[in-house]
Amino acid sequence: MKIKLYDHLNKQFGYDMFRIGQEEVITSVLEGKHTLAVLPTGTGKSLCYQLPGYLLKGIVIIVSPLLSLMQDQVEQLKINGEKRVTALNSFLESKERKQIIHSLQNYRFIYTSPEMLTNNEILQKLKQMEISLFVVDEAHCISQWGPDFRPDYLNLSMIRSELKNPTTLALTATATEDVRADIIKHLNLDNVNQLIYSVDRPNIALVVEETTNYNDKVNKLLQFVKQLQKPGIIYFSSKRLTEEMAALLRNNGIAQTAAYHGGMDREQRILIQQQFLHNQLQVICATSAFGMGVNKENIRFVIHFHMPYQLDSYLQEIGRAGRDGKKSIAVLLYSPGDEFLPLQIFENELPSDDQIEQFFLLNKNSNEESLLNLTEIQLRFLTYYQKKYERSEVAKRVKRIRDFRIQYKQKKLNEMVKWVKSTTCRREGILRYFQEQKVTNVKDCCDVCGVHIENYQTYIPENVKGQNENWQLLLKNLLIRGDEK
DNA sequence: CGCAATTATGGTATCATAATTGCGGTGCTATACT
Repeated sequence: MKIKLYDHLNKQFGYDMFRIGQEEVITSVLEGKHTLAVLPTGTGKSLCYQLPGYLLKGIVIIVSPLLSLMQDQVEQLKINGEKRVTALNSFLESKERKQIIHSLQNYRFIYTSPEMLTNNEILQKLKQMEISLFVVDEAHCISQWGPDFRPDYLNLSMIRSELKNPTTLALTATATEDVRADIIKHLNLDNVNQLIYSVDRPNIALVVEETTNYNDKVNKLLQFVKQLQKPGIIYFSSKRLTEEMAALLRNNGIAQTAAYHGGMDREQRILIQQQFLHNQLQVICATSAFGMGVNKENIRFVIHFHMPYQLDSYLQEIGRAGRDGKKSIAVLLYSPGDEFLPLQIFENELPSDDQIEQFFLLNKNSNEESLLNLTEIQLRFLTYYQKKYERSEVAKRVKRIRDFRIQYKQKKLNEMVKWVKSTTCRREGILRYFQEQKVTNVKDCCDVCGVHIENYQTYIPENVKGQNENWQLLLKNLLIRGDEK
């Protein structure tokens, strides 16, 4: 068996050796065990189902959160000479789609979304196929997005049982015990083989930098970006700020800078990501929309202008640095009150008591929904639970689910803030959160243990101080220009 | 929450200030219609 594995590794993928965890995951899957694998970023998770795909009889279904990820993976497999691969999603024209659905048995790998699988026509068709492996890529999305943002993620257990409980592999780079329990629950798996590897990335120094106010933060950001080795990513919680700050950086001599967020055209987003991957851009100012599936080895820094609402996301985002194993740095800029932005966002995203009550009083066939001024997310949240609980007291139950969800996010945010404000080793703090112990003694560990910042800087020939003085002027000009619009 | 933008107010000009409102993140799919 072992020899066969290495044979295939070499023949299909051209590698001589497995990376950490890969062999264990593949063996587990081939033995028909449901497997939950937490493998650190950059260890080649896709191989964990692609190789078994060649050894098993039947179709491999891969549930992926993003269309762009599916397209990338399909392309990658095609480059490797695999023709029996497709992405079943809304990119397909209806003709194409019909054709593919009609000939599903001809494929070995089918990438798709939870939303597509919820479509009854597609599910019925898949039921007739022999499915050798059901893969959920980026499985933390079940827990992170399922309960509100993308409820179809919660349908996966129903889908799995419709497909007669195929061997399932859930893959992610970060998952605490709670999140793992959530994944297992929503996939309805029993006897799960959990293969958990350390989430620690010793080559990434962890720095939290306190700032006194907004201007001070902008100032510090500018200093860091000027001095740190590039390429790098800066995360913001606002689309508007990604664009404003990208302009500010460009005006300050960091020419190869661009913004990236979910409000941009799809084409524009792809262009920017490609330019970054090919070193035509040095700095990306982004919202959390940027990152999943960005396989760039040499990212040297990740700065957070705003912190995310949970350490899970923080680790995902900083984990994009230093995949080549070389020294990299994560800097989180904090100013007092920063935690109120995420708090506000998730306290308002779900429907209010009034909205819930009124929604369930509506006549389902009328179009009165529009009168409630619901956002798309609120409407989907309500519709999902309307279908799920078709009986009395729905409103009460939905309110309880909403409250529970808000409380959960508040708890997550509190843990994040506690970490930011703590005065003990940052690495230890993160690892404790992931139920791990710090084992290695890391040089340049964190701001608490001490970091030699010069290890992460580029040599700057000009007088930096002189340049720093006119940023305020530039910012002022920028803001004035903004006012005139 | 905290800040910016918009609207309301007062008293009766064409404005200064107060009060209110809005904004702030992640993506799938389906369908109608220029």
